[in-house]
Amino acid sequence: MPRPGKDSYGNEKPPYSYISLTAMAIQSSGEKMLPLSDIYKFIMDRFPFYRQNTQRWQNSLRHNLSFNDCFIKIPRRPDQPGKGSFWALHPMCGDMFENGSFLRRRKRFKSMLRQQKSHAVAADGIQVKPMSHMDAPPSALLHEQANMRLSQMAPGTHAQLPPPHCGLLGVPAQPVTTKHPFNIENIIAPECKPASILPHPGLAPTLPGHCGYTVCVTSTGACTWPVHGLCSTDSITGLPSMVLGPVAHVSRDFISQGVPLKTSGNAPAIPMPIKPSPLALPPPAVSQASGPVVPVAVSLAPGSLTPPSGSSSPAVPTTVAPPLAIATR
DNA sequence: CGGTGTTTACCTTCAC
DNA sequence: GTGAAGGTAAACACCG
Repeated sequence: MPRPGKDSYGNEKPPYSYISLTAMAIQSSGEKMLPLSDIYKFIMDRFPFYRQNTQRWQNSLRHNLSFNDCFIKIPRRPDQPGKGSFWALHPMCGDMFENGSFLRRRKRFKSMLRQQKSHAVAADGIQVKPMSHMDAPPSALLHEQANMRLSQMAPGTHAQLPPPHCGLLGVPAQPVTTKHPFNIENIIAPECKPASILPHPGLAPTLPGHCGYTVCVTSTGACTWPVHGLCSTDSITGLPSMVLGPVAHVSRDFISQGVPLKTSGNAPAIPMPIKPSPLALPPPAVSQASGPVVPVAVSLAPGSLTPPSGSSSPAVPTTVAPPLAIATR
């Protein structure tokens, strides 16, 4: 099975799809995200074939980035001016390739939003879709990642975030474990990766003292991170809103306004909204009309990561964070 | 103005 | 045969 990253194709076209090539490029970066120009560069560096007809394949690649939900767009940090956004892999796309191979995906990755849209909900109710790994709610996966981060930060402890109490259409969130080289753990776990959600309209901004800032993946895929964890029902669509759990390592480094408390050499770009969105911004007050909300967000004060050992209780205090709603395209 | 991002359309290949 | 996945072209909008 050919492995990615081997420059062994000379001028022949490598057997990888643009999605695979892009995923390789993103995966190869320390921050697990790259601007478009760097993705181009990576591909041209590794595969001489792509040093020609650049306009053709770059157009295709851009098409793939926009078209495929497995890629998410992350706005540049204010202090990183430049053209275009960063591109990262969607948290749920880790199990996308058969046996970890980049050659062909097992199936096209679709965000749950798009799935919800495409699987039009019948007038009389809810379509219950069997959930595979790829279908598992992002909250479950991010919860898993958050716990991984917690255990990395507090080795030897049993740091655990409270489980996300939400799942798609009432299906409980379940932990996801994948072993493929190109899986979510390998690719994204060290970082916080958001999913497609939008701030819920009409809700309060991040609570004072809350650990993170809010992930906001717009309808075009732009996002901020890290995430808060909530689950509610979208007041407009009536669909379940997936809101994600925070990732601990970021929460220690950033304050609620999304400003880094400290920076390290490999700190990820801080995603900020490309432009203020009426949805993204602080809003009047917490709405009670948006359905049940199950808070799984975590407030992490620096140094507060010492969980009671052997306890199943949350390692960190939970707070109610503003509910967010999944964006639909 | 050029790079980036989105969308649509059409085609081919492949798996079921 | 059918549908999904992937590739290509093209038009258009946005933005630095």
